Formats: sequence, structure tokens, C-alpha cells
Amino acid sequence: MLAPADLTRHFRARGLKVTPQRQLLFKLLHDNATHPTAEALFATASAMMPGISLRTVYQTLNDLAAMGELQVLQSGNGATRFDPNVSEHHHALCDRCGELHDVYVEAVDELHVRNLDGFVIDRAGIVFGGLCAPCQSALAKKSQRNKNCITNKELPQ
Amino acid sequence: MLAPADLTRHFRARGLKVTPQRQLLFKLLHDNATHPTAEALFATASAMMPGISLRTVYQTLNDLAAMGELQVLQSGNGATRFDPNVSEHHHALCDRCGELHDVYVEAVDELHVRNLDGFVIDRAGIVFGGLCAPCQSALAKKSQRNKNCITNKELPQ
DNA sequence: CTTCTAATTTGCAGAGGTTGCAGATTAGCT
DNA sequence: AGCTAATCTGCAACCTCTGCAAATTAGAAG
Ligand SMILES: [Mn+2]
Ligand SMILES: [Mn+2]
Ligand SMILES: [Zn+2]
Ligand SMILES: [Zn+2]
Repeated sequence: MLAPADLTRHFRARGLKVTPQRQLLFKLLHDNATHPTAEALFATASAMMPGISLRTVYQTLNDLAAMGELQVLQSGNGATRFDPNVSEHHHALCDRCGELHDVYVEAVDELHVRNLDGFVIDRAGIVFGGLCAPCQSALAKKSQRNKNCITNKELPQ
Repeated sequence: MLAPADLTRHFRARGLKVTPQRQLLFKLLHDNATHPTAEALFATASAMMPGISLRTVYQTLNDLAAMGELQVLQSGNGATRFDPNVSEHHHALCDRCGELHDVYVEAVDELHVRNLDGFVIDRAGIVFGGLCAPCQSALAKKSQRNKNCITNKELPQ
């Protein structure tokens, strides 16, 4: 996504107005690598601009996505996630904390794909599943704590 | 997903009952490559068994998914799609008709992933975007029809 | 075959995410 | 300062999916 000042230009050039609400969202999104949901942005925005409407957040996110300034991602559960990083990249989704990390994958378009059956590919999106570093430590600690405990299988029925 | 007869065994073995509703869904899902949504299955099921409840369809799909007999996919828009093909495969999503095609990709785990930052990957899901064969023909025909039309750019302002 | 009971089915209400709508407000041009 | 199209807001509505409780039933047991 472009910097706030550039977005301002782009919006005006398209006959769109640059309101305080939009400027705030431009700032909150710029360089934001958290892949926030609309609700998450709304929460942050509300703290800085009480009274801003969730509807406005959605509106602005949709506008930015339509302009190609945001990538739209589907988070496994419910809410859509918005990604200001529109460079070619992919994601690693942690099974434990649910966070999405940006990853860069090489030679994606050299993958050998079978059964295409005439389908013409023009892009690819990869989501890796696994555990992020912090969650690995957390799980390691937990299994350490349980080392002396009897397991379910060992319990008397 | 296993064949209906085998699912019946598995369900009974787990103390789950095999009702007519479930049997119908087993049949509708077996070898079904359409990646149907719950609503789609409900529509088909309703035609064959009037009165079946959408709630029951969801329940059975969730049970099957929990047993590992169905893969759960997120269709870009809203509804979850269910996939009885649980072998390792990926998908091609048509931009025009929205259908998902099964594709098989080789050497996925040999991809070079940068910026992992300690993340440990244990699986990958790839969605390719593009146009399926039928939609390519359809679009070719449409552009053929428009060949003699003046474009917007050429219109007198 | 009858009886029994835990599992299942249903219908409906309700949660979560997102959009349509219309009246009040305002950015930005003149 | 005035004008007007674009925007903001609040709310209702929509869609997908789940929780709940009463009615039904599969399948085991006698
Ligand atoms: Mn990203
Ligand atoms: Mn599939
Ligand atoms: Zn994590
Ligand atoms: Zn298509």
C-alpha cells in the first residue's frame, strides 16, 4: 500500500474525498503487518477517533481493495483480513495463535501442476500451516510441565 | 472419503447412529468433486428427502470433517466448501464461474520459503487463480462479438 | 417383537461478519 | 461564502453457521 500522502493524491485524482476518517485509516494500515480484520482496525481507530463508524471502516477498506492498495485474505474462521502488503508474497498461519506471517516463496510459477485440464493459471496463493516460533516455545513449556503426569490412557477406568 | 458402506461401519463403531438423513448425505458426497457448500447439499438432499433439515446437513458435515473424512475449504466469498477428496491435493479457482478444480502439485515441500523466522511448517494449501477451460471459450466468444464495436476510449466525449 | 434410552433430527432463535439504505454532514470546487 | 456530490453514521437486514430443547428414532437388550 502507498504512503498516506500518496493515497491522498490518488483518492483526490479519482474524485474521492480525503476525510479525517480515511486519513486515520491510511495511517493505521501503512506498514501494518498484522493482517487486521475490519473489527480490529475499528477498535484501534475508535480509540483515536471516538465516534468513527464501523461502516466507514468497511467502506474505506473496500475502496482501498478495489484500488488494488490492499490484498483481501480469508482467515480460516470468519472475518476477512486486509493486507497492505500487495507485493507477491504468501502466508504462514499458526495453528495455535491464529496469526498470519508474511513469507516469500521462490519459483512458485515453476511448480509442476497436474490435472489442470485446460485451466489457465494466472496467480497462486499459498497458505502454510504450522506453529510460529513463540507458540513452539509455549507448547514446549506446557509439555515440560506435564511430563510427570499420567496420561488419559493410564487412568483407571 | 470412504464409501457409504464403510462410513456406516465407522459411524456404528463410534456409537454414532446411521440415519436415513446421514445415508443420503454419504451418497451425495461420495466421489463428489464439486466442493459443495452446506446449502448446495441441502438443496440436493431436500429434493430427494423433503423435510430434511439444514441443521442436520451441517451436523453431518461437521461430524465427517471431525472424523477426517472431509476436508474443509474456505471459498473466497462466504460459505464453507466441503471436499470428500482428502488425498493431498490443491485447487484452481476460476475467476469467472467460481468453480474449484482439483489439481495435484509436485514437490510442494521442496519450495524455498524465506522469512519463516522460526515458523515450523507442517502443511501447505495452494489456491491457483485463473480461468477454467469452459470460461476461456465463453470469454473468447464474447470478445469476438465485440470486435467491431468501438471502445469506450474511442467514444466521442 | 417389545421396550428402553441415548443419539439424532428439527425448528427456531441468536451470534458474528458484512452490506443496503437514507438522512445528516462535509470536502473541496467556484 | 455557497454549492453539491461524496461521505459518514446508525440501523435494519442478510448470510452463514451454531446453541438449544422438545419430539423422534436407531439400535441394543430382553
Ligand atoms: Mn501478508
Ligand atoms: Mn478438492
Ligand atoms: Zn502462534
Ligand atoms: Zn470457469
